[in-house]
Amino acid sequence: MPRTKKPTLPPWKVGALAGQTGMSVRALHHYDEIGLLTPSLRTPSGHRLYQQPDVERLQQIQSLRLMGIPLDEVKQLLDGARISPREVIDLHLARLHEHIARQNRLAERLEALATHMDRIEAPSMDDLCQIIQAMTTMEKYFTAEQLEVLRERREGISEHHMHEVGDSWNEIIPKVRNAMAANVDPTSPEILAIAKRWKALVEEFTGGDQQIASSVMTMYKNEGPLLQQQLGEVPTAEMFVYIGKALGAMK
Amino acid sequence: MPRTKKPTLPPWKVGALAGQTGMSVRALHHYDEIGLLTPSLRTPSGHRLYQQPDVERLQQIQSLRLMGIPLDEVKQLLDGARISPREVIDLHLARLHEHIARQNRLAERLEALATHMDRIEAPSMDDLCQIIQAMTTMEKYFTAEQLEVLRERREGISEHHMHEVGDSWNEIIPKVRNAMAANVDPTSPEILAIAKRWKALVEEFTGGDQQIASSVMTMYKNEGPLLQQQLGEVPTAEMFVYIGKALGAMK
DNA sequence: CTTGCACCTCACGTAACGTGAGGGTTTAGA
DNA sequence: TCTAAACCCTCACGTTACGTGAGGTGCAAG
Repeated sequence: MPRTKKPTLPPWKVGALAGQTGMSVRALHHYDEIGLLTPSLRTPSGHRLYQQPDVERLQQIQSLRLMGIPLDEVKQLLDGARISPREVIDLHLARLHEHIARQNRLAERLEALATHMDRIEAPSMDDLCQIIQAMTTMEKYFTAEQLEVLRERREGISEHHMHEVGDSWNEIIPKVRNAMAANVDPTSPEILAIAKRWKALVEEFTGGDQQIASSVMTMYKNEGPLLQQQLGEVPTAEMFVYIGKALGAMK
Repeated sequence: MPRTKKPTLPPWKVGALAGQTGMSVRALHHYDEIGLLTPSLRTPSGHRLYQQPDVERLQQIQSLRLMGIPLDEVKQLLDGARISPREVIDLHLARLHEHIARQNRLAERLEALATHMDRIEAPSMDDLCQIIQAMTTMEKYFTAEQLEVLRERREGISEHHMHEVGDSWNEIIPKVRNAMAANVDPTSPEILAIAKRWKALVEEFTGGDQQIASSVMTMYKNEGPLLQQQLGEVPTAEMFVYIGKALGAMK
C-alpha cells in the first residue's frame, strides 16, 4: 500500500510566508541573518524554504514581538533559555512603566511650556529657550508639589499684575543697592519703608510658605546671573542680609 | 587711553565646555559633525575653541533637547527656519501623546497577559505564546468594551468551572458532528436536548449579548483551526446552522 | 626631556528593519 | 520553446544620538 502523496506539505517561499503572516520579506531575511528564524530548507539555488515548524516558530516570534520584547530576548526565550515567562513579562512591564512615566513627565513639561507660550504675544525661538531654561531651573530647586502651588498661584494672577511686580522689583533693587553702597543704616526710616515693600513682594510670590521662600533664596544665590538675564533686576545674597536686618529691626 | 586687557573672554576647549555644561565631549564632537554647533575658532593644531555665542547656542540646544526635540529639528529651529515655536511644541505634544497611548495599550496587554499566566501552574514559553495569540485574536473580533465585559465575567468564574465548560464542549461537539454525519433530524428529541445544553453554554459565555454572540460566530468561522489548536473541540459554521434549526424548531 | 593629560580624527556598534543595487531563478504566457 | 515578468538572492548603506575604543598629536609641568 504505497503512500499516495509525499506526506510533507509544500514548503513556503519567503514571499508567500511574508504574505501569509503580514511580515516583510526583509524582516524574514533579517531574522535569518541574526539566527532567529533560519528556514530549515534551501533550494539548490539558495531560495529559502520554510516548513511547518518554521512557520510555528515565526508565529511565536510574532506573538512575543507584539508584546514589545526585543528580538535578542525573543531568541533567548525560544532557544530554550530557562527563563520563566512570568519574569519576562514582569521585567518588561517594569521597563515599560518607567518609560511611560518618563514620557508623561515630558508631556507635562511640554504642556506647561505651551501655556507659558500662550502668554507671550509673538514668541521667538529665543523666548522659547529662555522659558525652558527657567522651567528646568525651577525644577531643580522646588519639589513637584511646590511647583504645583506656584502654578496655581500664577493662574490666579493677571498678566498685567505680573508686569507690575516685575516693575516693582526693578524699582526697589537699585534703591537697595545704592543704599548699601552709601552705607545707609538698614534701620533708617527710608530703608524700613523699602523693606516693607520688599517683604510684601516676597510674600506675594511665596504665599507665606517658608520652604518656598528659602528655596527661592537658594536659587537666587546659585543662579543669579541666569535669572538676571531673564528677569532684569535680581536681589543678591547681600541684599537679603541687608533687608533682613531692616526687617529684624522692625520689632 | 589704551584698553587694559583684550576684551574677549578666553574661549573654552571642548573638555572645559563639556564639564561646564554636563555634556560629553563626544556629544560636542557629534554636534560639530552634523553642523549643529560648530566652534567659531580652532587653534592652529585643530583644537576646538568655543566662544560666548557658541556657549549660548549650546544652551539653547540643551533646552530644546530637554523637551525631546530631535537634533535635526533643533538645527532647523536654531538656523532660523521660520517655524512658530507653538507649532513645534504642539507637533511634539501630539506625537508624544500618540506614543504614550501606544505604550499604555501595550502595558494593558502585558498586564492582562500577566493575570492569565497566573492561572497556569507551570507556564511554558509555548503557553505564553498561545495566550498572546488568543488575546490578539480576540482583540481583532471584539471591541474594547466587549473585551472588558468578557474579562469581568471571567473574573467572576472559578477555574474549576472553566474546565467544566471546556469539557462540556468537548462532549457535545462530537455528538453533534456524529448526528450531522448520520443525517439525524435536528428536530429530533435527542438533538433538541443537546441544542438546549449548547444554547446554555453559549449564553454563559456571551451573557446573552447578541453582538458578542455574533462576533464569536465570526471568529469561529475565520479562526477555526487556530482556536481548535488552543481549545480542543470547536464548533463549525455548519454546526451553528444545524443547532440553529433545532432551536428554531423548539418554538 | 619626558610624562601625562587633553585633544584630534576615524570608525564600529546600537534596534529592527527600509530601501535600493546588481544579478540569478522560476514561472506563466505566447 | 522562448521570453518577459515576477520573484529570489546577497551586499550594503541609512535611520538616532551618541558610547567606546584605537591610534596619533599638542601642550603644560616636573
